[in-house]
Amino acid sequence: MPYPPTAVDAVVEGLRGRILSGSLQPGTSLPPERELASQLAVSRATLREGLSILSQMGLLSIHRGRTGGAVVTAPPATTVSASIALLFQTRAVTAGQLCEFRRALEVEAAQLAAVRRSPQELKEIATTLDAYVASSQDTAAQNLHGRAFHHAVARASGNPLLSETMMSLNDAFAACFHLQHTARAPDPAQLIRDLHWPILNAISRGDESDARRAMLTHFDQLQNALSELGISDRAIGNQTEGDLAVTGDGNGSSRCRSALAGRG
Amino acid sequence: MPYPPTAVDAVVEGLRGRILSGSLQPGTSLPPERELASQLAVSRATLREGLSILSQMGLLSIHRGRTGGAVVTAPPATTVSASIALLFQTRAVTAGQLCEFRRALEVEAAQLAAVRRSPQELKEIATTLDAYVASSQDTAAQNLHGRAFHHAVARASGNPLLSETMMSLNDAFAACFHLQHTARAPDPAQLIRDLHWPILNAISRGDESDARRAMLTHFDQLQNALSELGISDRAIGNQTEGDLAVTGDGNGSSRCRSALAGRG
DNA sequence: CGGTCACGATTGGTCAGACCAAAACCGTGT
DNA sequence: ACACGGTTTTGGTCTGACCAATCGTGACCG
Repeated sequence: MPYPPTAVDAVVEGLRGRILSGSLQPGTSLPPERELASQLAVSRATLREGLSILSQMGLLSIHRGRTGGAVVTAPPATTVSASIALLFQTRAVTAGQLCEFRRALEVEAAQLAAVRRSPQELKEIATTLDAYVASSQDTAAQNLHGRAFHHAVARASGNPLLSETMMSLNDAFAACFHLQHTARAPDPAQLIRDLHWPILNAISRGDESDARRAMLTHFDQLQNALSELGISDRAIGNQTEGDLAVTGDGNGSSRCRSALAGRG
Repeated sequence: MPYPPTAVDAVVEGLRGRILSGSLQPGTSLPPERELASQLAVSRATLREGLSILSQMGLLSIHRGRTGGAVVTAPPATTVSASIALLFQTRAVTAGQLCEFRRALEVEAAQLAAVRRSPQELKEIATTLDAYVASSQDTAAQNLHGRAFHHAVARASGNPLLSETMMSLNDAFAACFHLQHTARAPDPAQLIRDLHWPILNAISRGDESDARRAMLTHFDQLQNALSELGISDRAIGNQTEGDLAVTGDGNGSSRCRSALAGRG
């Protein structure tokens, strides 16, 4: 890909390498743009393009003003969910594939949690289920607590890489399906008894294989639901921006859209 | 964060919205930068920053030359694996955790491959094993073909999200432990007979549970090797080799770092 | 003495115009 | 027909300037 090596790529790769290698640790401030551009022997415009990309990757946080500047940051897990959501929206990945990916991670996480969970973590998992039960009416809250349950199980796995990636996937999954298919659960109480409680029970007993089996059952049910809805093989690509606001701001969007519409 | 809405954000959001909404479909070419900048009422530098970001997101493919320009593209799955890789590169992830993550994905991939593999894909898996056998002397080539085997299995799973992410992780894994323990395999032929061949065999027979079990055995062996080497709990340090190649000397690097010390 | 507010310094954000380099087009010459 | 070199289009980079946000500072006043 870098057949014609560009200066901005060099800037990005250079800074990225320094950040990832620990030479530039999170929290440290970069020099002002003019100074850094001079140090790297590139123009400020070129440097800015690179900083923009790094900022978009979540490696830098840039602020204006006197004490502003670029600060090295640890990229949030949201960057993963953002890119997955992007894939989803462009129809490169189907709902079934994403669900499969989730299943691989979550089943493993449940199995690990059965062995490693601390009493505290076990308690947290149980708490999320209580909250789930309490919100039997509100489908939105129900969805939220369902994800909290998965998150608690993931954290109990003791593998942050696993849990953070999982959460990113769940966020992307939830963002893509948002509120449209909320009412697929006939009876939340029964759902918990049949699907969630066995997971908690197995993890509580420290039974690896049962934990795995229980989580597998949960995902079988989820995948069946996707199939019945007919959305398993088709990603929800073209929605309006408002629905897929994964990044959270539709602010500048409308402004620019109107600007684009005027000229066409 | 974007309290002051910036023009480049407006450009990114605007074009992103147009692409995701289907108004700009993959394959369509954007106007030349000068013209598009004029249409959006921004300067070319600002537009270029936006195009850079969109290109980095995988939504645009930019080429130089007379027939060059920005072409709308569907983002490849590699963007997801890249962000996941970025996630674990910036977190303190141990070799054991990474291996666990790989196991979750690869075991699932093997199981899926047993059901979905085409004859062609099966043949490709077998080919990689042949190459593995043929390179019994060269440890580097052996490593390479070992990864090719895993790649082939992953692709046979029929889930690009799964396979792409797996490959990204494998590359990172291999890069991290490249030099240290090349000679941990006593007898490659026996290794293949005990670990790899059962995987191929199970996938060939379409036996899901056997494929899963065989891949699990493979990873158990790998994790045991990591434990014996005592590097299972060691954090993955990223040794990015290529330093900033703009100035041509490492002088600016140290200057920058010393300049950074004063701030923060 | 302490709080408030305006000024100014610092820094990112944007703009304008120019030139360089890559790459495909096209006409010329053999 | 074919190779080749100029032409043209387009992205890549540089320079220098100005705008705007933000915070530090110190004068001013209660």
